[in-house]
Parts: sequence; C-alpha cells; structure tokens
Amino acid sequence: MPEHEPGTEEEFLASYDPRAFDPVAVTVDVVTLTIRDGELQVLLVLRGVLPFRGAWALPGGFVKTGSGTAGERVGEDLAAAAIRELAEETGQQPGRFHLEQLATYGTPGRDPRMRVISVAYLAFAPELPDPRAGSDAQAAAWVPVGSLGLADNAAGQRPGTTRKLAFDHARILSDGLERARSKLEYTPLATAFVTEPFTISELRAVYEAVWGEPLHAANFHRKVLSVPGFVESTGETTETGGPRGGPRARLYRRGDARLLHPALLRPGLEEGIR
Amino acid sequence: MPEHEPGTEEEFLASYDPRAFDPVAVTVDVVTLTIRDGELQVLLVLRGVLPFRGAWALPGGFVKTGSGTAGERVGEDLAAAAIRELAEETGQQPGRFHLEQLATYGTPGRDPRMRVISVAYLAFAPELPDPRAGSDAQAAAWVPVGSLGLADNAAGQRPGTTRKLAFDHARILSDGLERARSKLEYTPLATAFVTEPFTISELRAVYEAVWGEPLHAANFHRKVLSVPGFVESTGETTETGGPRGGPRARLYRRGDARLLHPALLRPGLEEGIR
DNA sequence: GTAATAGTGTCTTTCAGACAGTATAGG
DNA sequence: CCTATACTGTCTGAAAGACACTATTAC
Repeated sequence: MPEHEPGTEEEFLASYDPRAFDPVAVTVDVVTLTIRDGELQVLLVLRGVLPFRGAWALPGGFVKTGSGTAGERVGEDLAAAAIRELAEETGQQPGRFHLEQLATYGTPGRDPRMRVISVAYLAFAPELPDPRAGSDAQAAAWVPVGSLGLADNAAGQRPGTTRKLAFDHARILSDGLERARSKLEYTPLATAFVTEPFTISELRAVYEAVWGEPLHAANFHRKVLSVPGFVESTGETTETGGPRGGPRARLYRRGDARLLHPALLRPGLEEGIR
Repeated sequence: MPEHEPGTEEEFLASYDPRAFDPVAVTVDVVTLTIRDGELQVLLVLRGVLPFRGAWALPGGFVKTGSGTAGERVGEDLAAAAIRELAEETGQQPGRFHLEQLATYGTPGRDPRMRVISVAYLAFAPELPDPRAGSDAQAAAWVPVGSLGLADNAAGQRPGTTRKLAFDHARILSDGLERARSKLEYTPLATAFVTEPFTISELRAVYEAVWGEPLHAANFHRKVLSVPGFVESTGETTETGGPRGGPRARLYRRGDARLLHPALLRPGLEEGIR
C-alpha cells in the first residue's frame, strides 16, 4: 500500500497501483427459489468444468471487475452480475424476479483455486419453463430443496437422497432458505412466487411449500384479506372450479404494502429457539 | 481463465494462475453501535490518509488475503478481519461484542482508488471508554447518530449538523441502523448494549435510544418479563435508587432465548410502509 | 414533605386459532 | 348423489396498549 503521501487526492490517485495487492476474485452466486409441483425448488447447475466438475452447484460466476484504474467507473455492479447469471440460466428477462442480497462468504479455502469472495443473492421466481445450461454448465435444473438433505431446521426433509453441492453452496442455500421463510412472515414476498392474477389458495400453497407445513385454509384466507395492502381484488374469478371441485375462486393482484402489519407468524415456532 | 482441461482436480489446480484476474480489493467496514449519554452513538475515525483525508469514516481496512495459491488456507476470514479492526480502534478484547455481517457494497466507483468490494459488519457494544485512533486514522470517536443527518426514516434527526462521511459510508451506516432497529424487535440483542447485571430500565433506555422514541415504562416492564428466555433474574437489586429517586431496581442477566416470542413490536410503524 | 421511579392490577381492543356451517363446483 | 373447495360466522384465549395505583427512594 503506497504511503508516499502526495498532497492532493488527484496526485494520490494518479500514483496509486492497484496491482500491489494479492489476488482475490469476487463471484456472485444466486439462490433462485420457485414453487413447482407444489414444492419449493431451487435452480442448480451441473458443473462442466473444474473444480467440482460433475457436482451440482448454485449458478454463479465471476464479477466483471474491469481493468480501469483511478476513478473510472468500469466493471459491473454486484446486483447486475447476479441478474446476468440468472438470465443466462433461465432465459428470462431480468424484471420478472425479486432479487436481494443474501450474504457474503469469504472463508479462506472455500474455493480450492484461490481466495474467492462470493456475494450470494436470493431470487424469488414464479413458475418458469425448464432452465437451459449456461456456459461452464453441463445442465441446469430445478431441484426440490427437500431432496438435498440440508442440515437446517425445517420440516419435510429426506436425508436419504442427499446430493452434495459444490463449494460451500449447501450452507449458502440453507441461509437463503431461512431468509425466505422469515421474509414470508413480514413482507408480501410470497406474491413474487405466483403470477398475477392469483387466488388466495395459490398464495397459501406458496406459504405451505416454503414453510413445509399445512396451514389452516379458513384462517389464512381471512388473515391475508385483513392485512392492508397485501393483495387487492381484481373483481374477477377463475373460469372454473378447482381440479377436484369447489366454487370458483376470486382473483387478486399484489397490493402496495412493502411490509405486512400485522405479520403472518409462522406456526410451530411458538416455543422459543433457545 | 485457463481452459486447457486437465483431467484431474489436482492437475487443474496446479496449473491455475490467480493473477490472470483484474485487480480487486476486499475490505471490511464496521458499524459499531453503543449507547452513551442516553443516545445511540457510532464509532467513527477521522481519516489521516488519502483518499478522503480529513473526513469521518467507518473503521475498516483491507482483508488480508494472503499470497498462497491452490488449496492453502491462507489469509484471514472476513469476520476475523472485522474483529481485528474493531479491536484496533476500541482497544477491547474481541469477545465483548455482538458481531454480525451486514451487507456487501461493490458498486464500481465507490472507492476512487480501484474496484473495492466492502463487506460491512454490524457490532453492538456496551458502554466503552473513549476509543483510540488506529493506524491510518488521526482520531477515533463515538458520534451520536442523530448528529449525522442521515437520510433515513427514523425519528430524532438534526439535519443541520450534518457531517459528511467518506465513501458510501452514510449509506452503510443507514443500513446498519435499520438492521439494528429491526433486530431489537425479535431478538434479545438489546442486552448486548448493557453490562450485566442490568435493570429493566436500562434495557428500556436501549430500546428508546435505538428506536428514537419513548416507550411506556409499565407495559415495557411487564412485556420483557413475560417473554420466555429474554432476561433472567439474579435475585439482587441495585444498591441505591435512581439518580432522581425511586425504589431500588431488581437486577437481571441475559436469558437463553435467541429469538423473542412474542416479539416486541416497534410502535409508530402500525400504519403500513406502503 | 415533594418528586421521581419500580413495579402491579385491570380493562379494552385486537388478533390468532379452532370449529362450525353455507354455497358452489367436479365427478 | 358425494366430495372437495371457497368463503363466512363466531367463539376463545393471548397479547398490546392505556390507565390507575402502590411502594420506595433522593432531595
């Protein structure tokens, strides 16, 4: 780190050498969640290159840092890199997802190649067509999270069919799932998993899939409608009843609330996590 | 990125050149909050080096990435770097703080020297002695957050006395404050701001300082004691009454709950953030 | 004494959850 | 017909907020 102390910021920056640093790489990894076949699924890629060739991993890649130096705005933003990775694998245009930063993972040795800092993002998507493999990937697929046997505290796991994820991606996915479960409680993000217009039952299916437990249909219905700004009625109903009978359901679109008051508290969490 | 496809992971890693990447630096910045003189304060340093010499900033510095290559576990973990920075400025031993990762900031141009990815951490500290300046800093001080005129949505600001922070540290601090306000609701983290044993009034003062509004003393008292695992009684009381009279208060220590059920909801947030 | 604070009792309102019941659809 | 589902009514218990009140200390 240069310490010759020029007088002005301009002089200082002109004489600054960014290559004096040890090599580090910055990547983004994206946990993309959706509901398919009534269960929570995550977008994974089958790695086609080393390291971890042949293992499943979260889609991700290196952030384009650019080669400019002082003051030039080169390279891409972290969120932009996440959107790019997501678009590569799903073939969807960016605007369709809710995307938020999850956490950053930088423990030495987590990538065998070099020191890698991974900024993980969390995306919520409505039901999408089958993914396509991007570069460096042999395949991309939606995988039920319950089939991954993650060591977290949610219900509905099948530890038998564990598929080992590359790097520390099991940990990242686990953190993403916990964030998703938590955010359903106090934000209207469940609506990011459905396409408009949607029924209250479809919304309930989202909660049941993410939380991994059945909810009381009648109380859920009343609760959703009583939270201001969660959903708003379109005045329409579905064309037909459900697949196994029942009346036509009313249709709703997303409301304008960004926080749910009061929140939808997750059941089964009553007696404290001590 | 080499693409000559050796057969095994070992061969691949041996031929991998980490220096083929554009230069990026990774830093940690720490938002350290405490309660002093009944108000929420943040630890800032007065920068003694360029860029932004003479401006106040969050304490932070470059992560030691080490120069090892394939597979070697060199360099320091991100959290370790945050603890190191914190210890440098406060002179306190690490274990006394609650520390958690806040978010990562990597917009191109946010640091005029080069592309810098900053992993921000959030620390909660009990009342501590005056800080000392570490390297690269002319001074370090506890600064009331209300005096910084941040553009956030909390009460009790004085936009007149704005002190401009270096880099995008105003944004980072603002995010940290919002995280702190939110975490007081559903976790027992308020206890990280007081020294054991503490009184319910001291705990209430923490909530009032962080949330920036007075709370109903009687209801707060009953509420805290009714949440299982939040605090546990020591059986002792204070030696004397308060500075302006009143009976001796009972003393408590931290309970074993990690989540508050039911939560202490923040008032004034009732009508939704639409 | 007065003023301030610690802590308790109790009432009202709100909300979550349980359960019953009605109406509408598919088969 | 039977069954499944959408939605409403109503009751109970938990909890938040408001207010009144007592007890204990500093001054």
